[in-house]
Amino acid sequence: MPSSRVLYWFRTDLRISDSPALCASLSLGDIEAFYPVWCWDPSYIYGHRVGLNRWSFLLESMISLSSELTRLNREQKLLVVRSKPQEILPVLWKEWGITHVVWEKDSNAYSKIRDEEIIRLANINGVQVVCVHGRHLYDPEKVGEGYGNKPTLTLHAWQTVTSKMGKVPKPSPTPTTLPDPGITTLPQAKDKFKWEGLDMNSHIRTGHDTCYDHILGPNHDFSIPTMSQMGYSSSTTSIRGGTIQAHQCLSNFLRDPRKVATFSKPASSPTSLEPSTTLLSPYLKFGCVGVREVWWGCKDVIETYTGGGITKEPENMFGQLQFRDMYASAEAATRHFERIRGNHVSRYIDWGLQNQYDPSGHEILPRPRGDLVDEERFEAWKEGRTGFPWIDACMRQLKYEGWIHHLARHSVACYLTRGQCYISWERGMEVFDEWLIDWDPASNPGNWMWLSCSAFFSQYYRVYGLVSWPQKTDKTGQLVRKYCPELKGFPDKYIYAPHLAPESVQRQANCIIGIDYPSPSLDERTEKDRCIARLKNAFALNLHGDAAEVLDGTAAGMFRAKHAESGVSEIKEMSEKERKREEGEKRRKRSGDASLEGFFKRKKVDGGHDKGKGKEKDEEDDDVDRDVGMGEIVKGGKKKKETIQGEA
DNA sequence: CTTCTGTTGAATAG
DNA sequence: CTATTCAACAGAAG
Repeated sequence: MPSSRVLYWFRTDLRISDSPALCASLSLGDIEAFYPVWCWDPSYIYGHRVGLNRWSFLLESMISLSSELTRLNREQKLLVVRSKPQEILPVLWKEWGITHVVWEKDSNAYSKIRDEEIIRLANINGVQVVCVHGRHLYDPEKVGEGYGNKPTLTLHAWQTVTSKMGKVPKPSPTPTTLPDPGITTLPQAKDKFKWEGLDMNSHIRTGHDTCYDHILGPNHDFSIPTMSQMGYSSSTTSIRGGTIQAHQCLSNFLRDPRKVATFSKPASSPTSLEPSTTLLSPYLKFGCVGVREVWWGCKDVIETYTGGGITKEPENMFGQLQFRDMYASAEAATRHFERIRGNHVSRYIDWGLQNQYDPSGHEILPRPRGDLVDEERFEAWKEGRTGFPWIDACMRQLKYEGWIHHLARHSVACYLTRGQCYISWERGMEVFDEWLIDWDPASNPGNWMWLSCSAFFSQYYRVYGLVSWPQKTDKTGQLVRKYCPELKGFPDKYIYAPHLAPESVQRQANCIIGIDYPSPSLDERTEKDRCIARLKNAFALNLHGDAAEVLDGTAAGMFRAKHAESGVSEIKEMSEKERKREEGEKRRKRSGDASLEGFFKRKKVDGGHDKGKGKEKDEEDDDVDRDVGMGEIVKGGKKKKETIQGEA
């Protein structure tokens, strides 16, 4: 048997545990030299907007992986080369006499194109490619094949296909040794790589990027880049990368069998200061932990649980992992999954601030300024200054921590798209791409399509309340008080709607709305009504991203006509007084008794009810305040704002 | 064709 | 705390 010289290319799998690809590479037999390589690819470094938190998480995970490799063999470490894989890998193959190149399969569109090129180059160079699936429960491409090459648009569809593909494999064994590396000199390598394209991260760079000064790093030793070498200041997140942290995180969760057995995602709280979920997603994203370790870890622990309340798919832990797979399978089977145009899966809706394309319809152009109202709403959303504390707190937490609860993502995504702002999910997706540590090329577009009712989900009349919804899990507004500290003096009653607080309350809170914290950038109810009406029209037109009308540009006109016909633009802002009256009428109508007697009867029941469950005496007063004073608060608030501004 | 289901809405009745 | 209504969607199953 001829000996082999193996180059293991790390990309999506910064771990040595549960790695089918790594196991495959080590079983090649008679390994003369083993090279664990990371390509510091400038098209990723410069071509994607990535925030500081994800950069630091990546670097920490690389350091962690490298020390794991060293633990297995003192001569080993992660070899970082600063160049495009398409250019440097053939050089490494030649210089190091590589016979096999091995990597974990990545089915997402961007990686697929790159990897096909590497496979082509390997064939030319006589290097054998070993590409092993291991990132998901089931190979997304195989799932697609099992579903007629269609995307899995429901979890049920995914489950049906995979039920015929056997059980989820057990985690692959963690290697206990590694072969030695061979010589690592590179006489032929260029000294310096020059990036010619646009640097999409210049806005967060405070210094010069020196990473590419030498292909092997500043000391010519394949070192892992640092934040300062990239010209970045340090990150703000408290989430630390690495396989050690990943496994600590997993075993923390598995320590409590009851927690694992009764885990229910929809029931977890998006408002709590400490994450109410496992926080495993960043580690899964970078492959610091294997998905089968999580799957079987949970399975095994649940075996030991004897109590009740065991949750099932889809809301349990297994359902969460299955959704991740479902999105990956859908992405692998869909062209242009990450955008609207050309995407068969995504419903076409005439959102504001959509992607712009060159005449050929392929290249996304730098976005020109759109409608000014849309632009302002988008910027306010991104910067956490919408005037709705719940949205602002979430967006500020997202930027600061690189993570927010899954349901908080729902809430801010709904607000930006179909809930209030009517702005393209492409814009929101980009912001998540930049700021989320756990950003995933399938889950994120998938979830944005879900929340915007573009695919996977369609009940557009279910809109998350900006005040009522966070109140369900936290009446006290902890998260708002932490991330919008200017509001922390407000009483619970107004914490999610400080613009409704009387001037005296605002003064006491030391925060004047419109000065110290923005007034709401829109009317929640009016925009919600308008959005629902427009979504209704969009569903009636039933166009998708790959429709001829979308590609030839006639879709916009169809929407304009439809909106005009249905009177969408007629929806006007209703004053609080009118709204109250309307609600009262509705209530009477529903009770089937339009008389005053019926009205009073109902009121009495309401009052008694409140007394029954009310634990605080304030609560009753609150209701009285609302009934009597809301209209005045709003109107007065607007007027008084002027007075205050005049004074200030 | 009809019926059922769909991880995670809000408001209200009991 | 749980069930129902609100006004009504797509996709899959039958």
